[in-house]
Amino acid sequence: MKIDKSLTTGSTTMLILRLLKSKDMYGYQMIDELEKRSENIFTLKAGTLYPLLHTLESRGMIESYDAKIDSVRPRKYYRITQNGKKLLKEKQAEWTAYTSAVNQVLGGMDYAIV
Amino acid sequence: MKIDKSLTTGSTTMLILRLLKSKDMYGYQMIDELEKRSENIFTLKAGTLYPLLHTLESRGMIESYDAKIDSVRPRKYYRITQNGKKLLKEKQAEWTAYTSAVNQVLGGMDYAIV
DNA sequence: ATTGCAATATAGATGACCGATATATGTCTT
DNA sequence: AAGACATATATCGGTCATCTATATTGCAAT
Repeated sequence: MKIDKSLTTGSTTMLILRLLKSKDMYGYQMIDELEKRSENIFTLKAGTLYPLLHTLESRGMIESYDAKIDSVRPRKYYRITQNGKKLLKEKQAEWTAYTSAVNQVLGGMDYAIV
Repeated sequence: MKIDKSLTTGSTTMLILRLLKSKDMYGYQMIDELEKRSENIFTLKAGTLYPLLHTLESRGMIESYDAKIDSVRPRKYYRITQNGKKLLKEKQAEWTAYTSAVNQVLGGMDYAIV
């Protein structure tokens, strides 16, 4: 199924942080991982990801380092910071509140409205 | 809790259609209803709603009629059409797919990755 | 060496939503 | 009955996240 891209607005940052919470990754890898784990729902574009990574880094949410050992190609790995973990928690709380609000509107309206 | 507005992008149309599936409503009423049913998560602005209603009407998803009987103030009621109901179904399917994809990324990543 | 993919990068366009503002009408207060 | 206030609809300019398109570099395979 193709998802209207406007639906996904705003959740990208959260998903990136969540990926990095599991392990350090480089940009291209995040795109692949997201696509795999979401079963092709999220097809994040490079043009979206890299500016986002730079913004997150400048805000101190993630840090980057170059991978020299055993790397095939020059890669820039990213690691989540303490602030990043804090931000992730906030975003997840927002996400939960938001989805349950939507589901409440979608679901509970035809009967027994108080 | 205050929700980052960018998170809500794209779901507004779906929620409006869902409201109208329950009963005919006028603009201002939708704002109130949404706010009530979502427990203040959705505070839809008039500047957002009215252009959206006009777009939906021009696309044949909803129809409007003026309320003359027993109305206190001039009101424009909206009614969902067959096409609108079809669109709502599609949007809801998208919503379900999207949220489960996000939850999958959020939840199932640290253990037992297949 | 040259084609091709991996990987990073940036600029311009798009589209949804908000803030500000406008206007008209009905209600409440004094 | 006058003024303040809430209801109700409407439009415009701006913001922000994301996409499209494009560019560049390094390594691999032929």
